[in-house]
Amino acid sequence: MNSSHPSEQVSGIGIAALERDIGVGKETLRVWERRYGFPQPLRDAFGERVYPAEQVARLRLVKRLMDQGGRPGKLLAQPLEALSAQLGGQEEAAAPPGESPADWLLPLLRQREVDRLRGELAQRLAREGLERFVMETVPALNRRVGDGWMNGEIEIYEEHLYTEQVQNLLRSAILGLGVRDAKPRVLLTTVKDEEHVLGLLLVEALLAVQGANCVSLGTGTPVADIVGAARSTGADVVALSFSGACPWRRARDSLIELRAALPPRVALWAGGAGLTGGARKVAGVYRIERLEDVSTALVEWRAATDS
Amino acid sequence: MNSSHPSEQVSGIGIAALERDIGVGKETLRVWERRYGFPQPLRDAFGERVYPAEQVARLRLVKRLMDQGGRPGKLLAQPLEALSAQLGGQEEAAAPPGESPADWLLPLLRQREVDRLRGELAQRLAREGLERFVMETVPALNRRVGDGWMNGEIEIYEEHLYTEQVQNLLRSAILGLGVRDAKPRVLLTTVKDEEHVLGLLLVEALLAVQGANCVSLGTGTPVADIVGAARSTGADVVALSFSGACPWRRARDSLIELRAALPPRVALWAGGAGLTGGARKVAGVYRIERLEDVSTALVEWRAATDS
DNA sequence: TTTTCATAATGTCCTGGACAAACGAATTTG
DNA sequence: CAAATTCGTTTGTCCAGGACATTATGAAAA
Repeated sequence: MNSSHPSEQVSGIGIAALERDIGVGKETLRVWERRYGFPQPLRDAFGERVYPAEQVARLRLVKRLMDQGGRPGKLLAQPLEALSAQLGGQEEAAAPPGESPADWLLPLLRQREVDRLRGELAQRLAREGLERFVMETVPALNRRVGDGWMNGEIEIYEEHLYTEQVQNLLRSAILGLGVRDAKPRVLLTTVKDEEHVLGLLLVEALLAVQGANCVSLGTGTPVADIVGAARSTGADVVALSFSGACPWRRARDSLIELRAALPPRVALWAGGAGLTGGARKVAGVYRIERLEDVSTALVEWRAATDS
Repeated sequence: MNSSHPSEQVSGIGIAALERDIGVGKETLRVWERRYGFPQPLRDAFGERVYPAEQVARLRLVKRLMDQGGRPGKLLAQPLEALSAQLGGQEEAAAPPGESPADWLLPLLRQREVDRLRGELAQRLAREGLERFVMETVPALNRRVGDGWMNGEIEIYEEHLYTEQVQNLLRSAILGLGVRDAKPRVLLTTVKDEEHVLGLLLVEALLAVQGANCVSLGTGTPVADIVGAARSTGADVVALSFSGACPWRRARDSLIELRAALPPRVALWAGGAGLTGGARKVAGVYRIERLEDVSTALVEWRAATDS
């Protein structure tokens, strides 16, 4: 399982790592293999599945198309090119072929220009102000990095590097806003096995700008602990972020469970790529579709509690 | 699976919900049942496991004691009362009656005083300066939080809360130092499956204070990617942090592999609780025993490269 | 056009076996 | 005597293939 295995002959990742990477459960992966013949991982010396990079890339495309409503039975039968074509076709519709405003980013990541990356990000934050930086620039950069990674333009560590720099800036900016003892008090976190932190920081920044009293638990908090923390910190709102790697089912179950466990007076807000698409809503949960909705949610909450 | 099942007769939660709640995998839960006879869930009309609240509570205690080093074979055999007793009893044994200088921390964590915690930390940082804050205060607080958790004085989410606040402060302080294009260029990270971030930030702060050019990848970088990042960023030094949760074996293997893969001119520094105890050393790796050694390592590196 | 229902698809759960990795104790080595 | 290694035991994860609840698709009826 560990890539540092002594007798390592085959290159690739194990099934647990694959589950983390693309957000499809181990059991599902095995069933796909049994039913559809793909993926067809190699086996290491102990008979355990090893997924080569090529199959991982193809699965990533499959997952992405599934999130847009595609069905496994069709998608898993198609070769990489066909999948790319589908995705490419949709992307052109969404993002015009003209260069993205975030194109300055990738060269800095690739050319060991960490210092200039830092500077450029800081400068943009200063020029645009926190709110615009968070609402426009960072999401654009995130998309660019995500795409770049899918296309093999950048390595994982370059994504780490980017995340780290943005994180530093955002945390620093949020801290600089200071804390007002204002309403509502919002508890921010992600569920267990959900380690993506940027979405959380974006929401925290927006809330802090608008005077909410934010308390973040960081990533990966089990449901039971979220409930305890909400009670203990006296939260008015619990806000959760779900990345695209989080299977919809798990997100939904977590939300249902959380909604049942939290007192009714505590609002539950949820957003992130893991929830987009479809009529994905859960009773008693405020869906945050886009970052703009954060303000709306805040305004509505304040209006509702004023009365 | 869902608690809102139509023909619900038995009360309790399914295995997926249990996994989310207490953080133990489904497969492990089934194996515990098979081997140790506990938990022994009821079955719903479809033969699926349903865990009553009582067993969930007992499992929660088991998990907690396991996190402190207890072993499943022993813990799963004990009734609820015995488990509670252990959790309460350790409190007196571990923490000697003499008060620690960090005793102000726990009440703030326990009494939903997040804002005062923030303020107190910021104030201390301002008063002591970054270097002393990092070398003395934060390690003392870390120990206090670790002990408090072991004793059951604080919950996991309170530890998250603490980590988050310190992280904000440190990142902000490091960013505030600015970047000088000075030697050496140090690449900081932790290995895959090692998510503890505070140790890394402490080292980064110390290095930054003394004018090194730090590049952090954050936590959880696979060995192969560390090598790529070192080459691509032109690092002179790669610094790794291993928390106490990382088994010595894995730490050692990672270091050996890294040392072999990195060019000889790149120094490799390693520290953290995962390496303490014994003369645990690896050829070609500079061991950082205590935080003071960071300065020493830096001075020695500069002396060696001046010649 | 909208609603309802049969049918096919898909994901999760089940059992029981196997084995690598982690742990703790005993042993060797410096 | 202390540190490192070895060895047996414990423990978590993986595997196979079967079962079935749930969700989506498409046709028929309102």
